[in-house]
Amino acid sequence: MKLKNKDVWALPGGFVRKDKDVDDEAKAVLQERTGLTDIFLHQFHSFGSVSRQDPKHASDLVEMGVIDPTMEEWFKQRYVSIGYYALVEYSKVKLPIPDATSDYCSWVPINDLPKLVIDHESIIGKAHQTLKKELNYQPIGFNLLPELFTMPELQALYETLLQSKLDRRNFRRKMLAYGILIDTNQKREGVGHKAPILYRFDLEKYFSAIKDGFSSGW
Amino acid sequence: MKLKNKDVWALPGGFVRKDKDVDDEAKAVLQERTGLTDIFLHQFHSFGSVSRQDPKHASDLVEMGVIDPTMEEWFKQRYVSIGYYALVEYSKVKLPIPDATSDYCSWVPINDLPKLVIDHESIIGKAHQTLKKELNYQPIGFNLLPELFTMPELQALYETLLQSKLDRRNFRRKMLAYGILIDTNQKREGVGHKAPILYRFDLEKYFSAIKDGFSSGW
DNA sequence: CCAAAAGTGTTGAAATTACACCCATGG
DNA sequence: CCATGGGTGTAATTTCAACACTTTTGG
Repeated sequence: MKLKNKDVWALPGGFVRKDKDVDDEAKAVLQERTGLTDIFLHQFHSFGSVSRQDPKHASDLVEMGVIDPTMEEWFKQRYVSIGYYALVEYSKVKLPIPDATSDYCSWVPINDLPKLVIDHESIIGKAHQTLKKELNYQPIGFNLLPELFTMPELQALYETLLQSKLDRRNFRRKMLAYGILIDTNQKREGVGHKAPILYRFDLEKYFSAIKDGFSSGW
Repeated sequence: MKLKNKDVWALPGGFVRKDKDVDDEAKAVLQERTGLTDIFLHQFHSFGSVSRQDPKHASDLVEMGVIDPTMEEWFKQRYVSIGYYALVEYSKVKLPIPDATSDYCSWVPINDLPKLVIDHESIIGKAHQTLKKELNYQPIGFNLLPELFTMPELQALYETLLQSKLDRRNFRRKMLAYGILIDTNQKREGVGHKAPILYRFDLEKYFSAIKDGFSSGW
């Protein structure tokens, strides 16, 4: 989200109320910004260095009338942020909703990040790194793809997440070996080339794979 | 740590002061309980469910004189715990030091846990699960083993952490392939069988492997 | 010489990589 | 008919799993 009156961006976030689960508060932030529920949301790390404060930001907020002046000192404290990453199908939320501190909110490509407050860039780095590792243990794609999707679409998703190209044939083999895809015997039509097969996730196997994880290593 | 006047145990922990890095506070807890510094300490998850409170515990603390009665309410709040696990060579700290709330402090085998407060058992579970996954990405053993150690000792460490038996020959091959071990051309003597080779870690490679991680998966 | 545990090597299976051809579709 | 991208197969390589015999040492 681009902060008001500043050429600096920030990750969406919020405070954890005393009587709420932290996980639920994360869900709420996601829901407020995107309107989406029931999506993949994963805690990956907490950030609690003393350098995580930007006193200037607090005074800006007062100036903008976003917070009450009596709260300025409180806002100048160091926060501990518990990082969560969500996987959201971009096209489902073209325009995420900004909060009171920001002008607007939009999707930003990970390899072309704007200037970010405090340590938010390193938070994104950690999230991305964690996600890449998790791909070795868990399937991904449900609610990032339409109900029916093609193998190349799934591959494109992986390539986006991993930021690297994968071999078509090997990707297909590996993915099918996971046993979480169902061939619907349908094809995607209207493309200017051979019609690709439409798959859907075998949700039972998909979620049991998320729960148990793919074997790997020791 | 066994809590005073109770047959219930708790993980060591503490509060994060406002002017301290969370990581440093974790280090401090470790240092206070074990006297050790410079050891592997890794944040793995934060726990923030609203059920994480035990009002009874707060009143017990008042009764025991550990905290001031005026603080009782404050202690009844829900805490968010940021979990860290450390890898400590057990023999270096035979008797960890209890804090004011506990009678004594000791090492407990993971498969024979006593009754633990609130969600501490699930915290241990999560830590163990995380550790097992990390073994696929990182070498482990430095400051868990003496400077010189044998392959079977390293294997025993892995088997302890993974809670499973590994094949001697395959373990050796895999470990040597990581390229983080140096054959010192010495043997451990005084054992009633063939003298095992003493290795030490190639620290430069060891730490670069921790930093970059072993390849795995995608 | 014997018990105990360490060192070592091989083989088959499985997974991974690299790579090339044919096929269906829309224009 | 052609451009585009999807489907498929295979061979070479690497990794992994399973497994047994020989060696060294102290007692």
